Amino acid sequence: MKRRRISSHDVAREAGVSQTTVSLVLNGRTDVRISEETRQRVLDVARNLNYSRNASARALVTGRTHRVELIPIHPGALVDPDKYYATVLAGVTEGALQCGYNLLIQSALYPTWRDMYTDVMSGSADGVLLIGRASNDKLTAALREARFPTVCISFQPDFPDYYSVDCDNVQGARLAVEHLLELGHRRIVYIAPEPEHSWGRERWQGAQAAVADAGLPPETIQYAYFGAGIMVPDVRIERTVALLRSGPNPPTALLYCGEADAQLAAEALPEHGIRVPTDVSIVSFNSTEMSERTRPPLTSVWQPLHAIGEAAVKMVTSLAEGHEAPSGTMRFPCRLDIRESTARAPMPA
Amino acid sequence: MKRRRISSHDVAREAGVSQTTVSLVLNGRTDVRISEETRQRVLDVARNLNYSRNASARALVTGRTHRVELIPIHPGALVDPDKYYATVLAGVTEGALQCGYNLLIQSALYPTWRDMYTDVMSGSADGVLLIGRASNDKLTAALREARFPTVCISFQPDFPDYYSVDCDNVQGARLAVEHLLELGHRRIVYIAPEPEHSWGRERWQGAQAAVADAGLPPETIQYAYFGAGIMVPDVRIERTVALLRSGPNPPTALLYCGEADAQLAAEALPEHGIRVPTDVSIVSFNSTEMSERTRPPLTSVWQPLHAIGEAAVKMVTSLAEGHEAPSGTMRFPCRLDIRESTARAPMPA
DNA sequence: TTGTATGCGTTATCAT
DNA sequence: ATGATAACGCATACAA
Repeated sequence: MKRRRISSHDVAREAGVSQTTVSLVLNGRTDVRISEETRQRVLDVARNLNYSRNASARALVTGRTHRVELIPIHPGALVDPDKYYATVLAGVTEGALQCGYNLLIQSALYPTWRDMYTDVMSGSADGVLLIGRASNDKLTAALREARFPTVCISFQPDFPDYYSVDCDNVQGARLAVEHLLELGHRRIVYIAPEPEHSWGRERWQGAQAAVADAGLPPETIQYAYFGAGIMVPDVRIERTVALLRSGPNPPTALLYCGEADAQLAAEALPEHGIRVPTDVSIVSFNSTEMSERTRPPLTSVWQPLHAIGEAAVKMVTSLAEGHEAPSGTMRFPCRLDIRESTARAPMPA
Repeated sequence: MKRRRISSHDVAREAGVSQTTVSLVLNGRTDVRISEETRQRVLDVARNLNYSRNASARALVTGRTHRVELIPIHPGALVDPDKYYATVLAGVTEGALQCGYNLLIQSALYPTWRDMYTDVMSGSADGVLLIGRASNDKLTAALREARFPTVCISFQPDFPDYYSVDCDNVQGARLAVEHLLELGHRRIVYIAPEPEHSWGRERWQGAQAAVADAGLPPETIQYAYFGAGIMVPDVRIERTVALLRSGPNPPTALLYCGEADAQLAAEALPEHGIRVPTDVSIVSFNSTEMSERTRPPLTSVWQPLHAIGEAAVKMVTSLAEGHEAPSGTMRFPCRLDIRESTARAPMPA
């Protein structure tokens, strides 16, 4: 009663040809000549029998699955209410469609990077897309070592020129700082993320460059790190308040690398008597709906996440197919969305 | 220079055991006793060699991939700005994680349902999740015929009791109509989707039931179908306006099965001199952000899409593992989100 | 407790 | 133009 699946042998027998011929016909191989008559017969029989080539067997022998694996930073990240990853996913989906690949979403929670590595190397997919990991990520390093087709999205691992697609963080931060400088701000604070994020370092670099290019002293922008992201919101706000009240000449503008913290600040600072943007201007990164819906709506550095996702799949499938990618790293220009969280710097007291 | 992948034979040789033993150890089989010493040795060698079992080979021989395939109604639906499918995807992701399955997203555009069918049957996944298809869908029928583990999300195919997870459409529509009746509406129009949608029929049934249960005449609610969804918005609005001006006693409430059309109506009717909700009340289905952000915000029937997605994966993996699912169809109760698009019925002229 | 042999369903090589 | 045969890498029945 066990329904064995139809195999190419069944088709071959029914069509009165060898199994090889069936394979040849179904692969539409033009280098081997098959008589039109046999070809049609095989095709007909295959259709009548509802025959479908076994994907695992094909993958085993060809070494290709026509799948790209996507590894989110944590299971579920792709469907977070935060549209960041979802937008990247949209681009990846679009690109996968164009390249003729399917998407395998890794929805597992492995105890160690090694387990994840083993899973990736098992060959369920021809290439892998890593998203938003630390630049010293072990998994990335191992995959590189193994020369497994890999493309990093939204981060640049510590290997110069290793395959990565991201926005142009330097230019993005530049845009933000230039905007603030134009508004007259001369005491800007860059709120840094965890130091292992490549984009955090790149943005800091861009921010400094903008100041330098404007011929202003380096102290115009200062670096602040409030510790790991898990810290409770209240504490973060307290520190921000302290920062904005420090010294004789306190900062007048805050540049955030994300939206959550920026939103938190924009909405909580007024409760501490600090008005946005009257007393302090705030700029965030990403410019998703979140910035748009903050009160007040945040001026934010937008990045083309869709295009980034699309480019990443194309790069990884190209790698998987053996065409060495022309260039290892791709950077997409950002755009500054000016909203209501930035205004002219207040007069010094 | 061709880097052949490490195989279990390599591990076996290095560890001085047979390939069988390697397989036994790595599968952690407890029914076969392996000396603790060999076990450790095999494990160590495997780790040193960075060995990883080939997924395709395993799938070929075991017949299981531990993957669930997701087939959206069109490529990209899962990442539409409309959060409907995205929310289902969130639930599916969550469920897949819990079941230990990965998600294979079918991002292809096949010319015919047959091609899609062939692809599904190729065994890239152990089961398939179909979303939002027509109730007479050919693909669904073929999959059922082939007894391929399949679960339908957000639709019920024309086979009674075939595996399907959806909200309780009858109850949902009931909720909406009861609300309108309480507000004094006695001329309600149900705007129907294409007739091949099971949920359209179920909601119509629920709407009628609510009227009947209230002891009101059947004419209290009337059925309207404006034709295929591709019709240009302007025409749809025109017809709606005509409807709302028809006869001596025109309708005072509109019940939509989706959000796009409801939003369109809510925002366009005022331009035609019909105020919402003063002149006409509008209720939509789904209650995603879209309803929330419409001007005025729409009263809407919410459905637990996350739970639906989660339940669907669990059902399909259960089927794939041979446990006949306890019950073929699951319905989740809806909730009515009352917002500003509904108000007391206007006094008859 | 461990090893030998076989088959899963394909594609690819080499005959014919 | 087509067919036999050998991999691919693994799991498993059976043998030892």
